[in-house]
Amino acid sequence: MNDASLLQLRNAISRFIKINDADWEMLVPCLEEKHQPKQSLFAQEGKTAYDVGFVLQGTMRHYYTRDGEEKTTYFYFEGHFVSSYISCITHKPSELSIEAMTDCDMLVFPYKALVQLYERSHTWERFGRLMAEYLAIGLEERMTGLLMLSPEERYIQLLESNKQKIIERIPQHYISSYLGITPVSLSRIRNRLLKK
Amino acid sequence: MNDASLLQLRNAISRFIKINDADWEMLVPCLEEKHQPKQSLFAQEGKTAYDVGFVLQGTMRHYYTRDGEEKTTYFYFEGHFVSSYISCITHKPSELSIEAMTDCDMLVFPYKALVQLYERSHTWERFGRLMAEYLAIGLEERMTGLLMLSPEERYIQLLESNKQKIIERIPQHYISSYLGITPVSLSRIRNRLLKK
DNA sequence: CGTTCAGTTGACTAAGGTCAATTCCCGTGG
DNA sequence: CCACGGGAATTGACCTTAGTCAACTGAACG
Repeated sequence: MNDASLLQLRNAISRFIKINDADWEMLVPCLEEKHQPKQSLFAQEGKTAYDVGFVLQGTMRHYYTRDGEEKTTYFYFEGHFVSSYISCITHKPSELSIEAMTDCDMLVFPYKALVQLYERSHTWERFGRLMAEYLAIGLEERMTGLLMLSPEERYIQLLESNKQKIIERIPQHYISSYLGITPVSLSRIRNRLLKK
Repeated sequence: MNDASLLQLRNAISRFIKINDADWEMLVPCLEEKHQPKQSLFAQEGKTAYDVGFVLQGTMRHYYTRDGEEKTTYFYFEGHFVSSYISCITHKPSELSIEAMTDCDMLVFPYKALVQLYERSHTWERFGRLMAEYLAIGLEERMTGLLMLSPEERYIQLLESNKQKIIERIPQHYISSYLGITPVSLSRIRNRLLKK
């Protein structure tokens, strides 16, 4: 196992909570390195998800399918955890798919292992709480944006947010989906903004 | 302190996690009964929130204000926890207000007390994790509905959901806000559906 | 009875969706 | 080095639907 990869993961965890070596060593044996080729799926609609991933390098997206159309609702970059979270928690088939948009390097561990950490260690349990809270805060922000802002305002908000990676590295037709509009509309909005 | 109220709270907690008497007794001293008169605010935009509430009886809503317009994005009924969660977690001024839509009976405890429970007890920490996960799952569902469904579809989904209390007890102009549309549009949608 | 406020309805506007044609960009192979 | 192919993005024409503004109805309450 690559030391730099482990360090990268440990750093990401540290952003939520300080963990000591003993706690860290509980996780390490569960980790596996995995290469996720471009366009391959980390999770698939209809299949129950069992794994949690950590992106070392690359870009991923998650999307729902409806009437044969893919709606991309989230992006993941290096340093992010990725998983069909709800499927793992509920043990039900995933309603979303997660795809590698580029070749990705990941660390992967079973969700089950995480649950065991929760049981064995108060620290890990706390990590789980903080992760879920972080997720909830992000979702709340996203949702209020959808309820209160127009598509144009949402795009401007995205431009001015700290999510620069999305603007820089994600093709426009995925961004439009993320904003809840069509690629055509996003193109027009950009055009409108240029003229201002 | 009313025994029935305490039981109601303990039951609500039990839906997330079994807690023993010792854990329960850690919380009880922190609780206060509170009457929240109709139209009074439990949390106010611009003010940092410190308390978590539990609705024993009544209906509450939380809303954001924008251009002088109130946008209601959530409702709370008896048996629900209510709080300007994000404000408590981040210690920043609340961006939303929480109002009693009817006279409400509540149990209230300081968020700080909850944090102390988290520190002192693995079980309470787990409760916190499960709460946050529950919250995240709800928000994710809500968000994908906003991204993928039309207003009309969202209204139908609400009708067919297990959120009957919203349909039965919430005035229509708040429901429209919850769905992300104007009261006028909701009225038209209802009219359209009648004719089908 | 008036007053008030929620809900409905009508006329009109604005903005995003749809469909199709065109342009742009980039990688590939001759 | 250039020609070609394919997908992304833009643009135009037209449609659909929600927003806006205002008038009206109806129920609740004093």
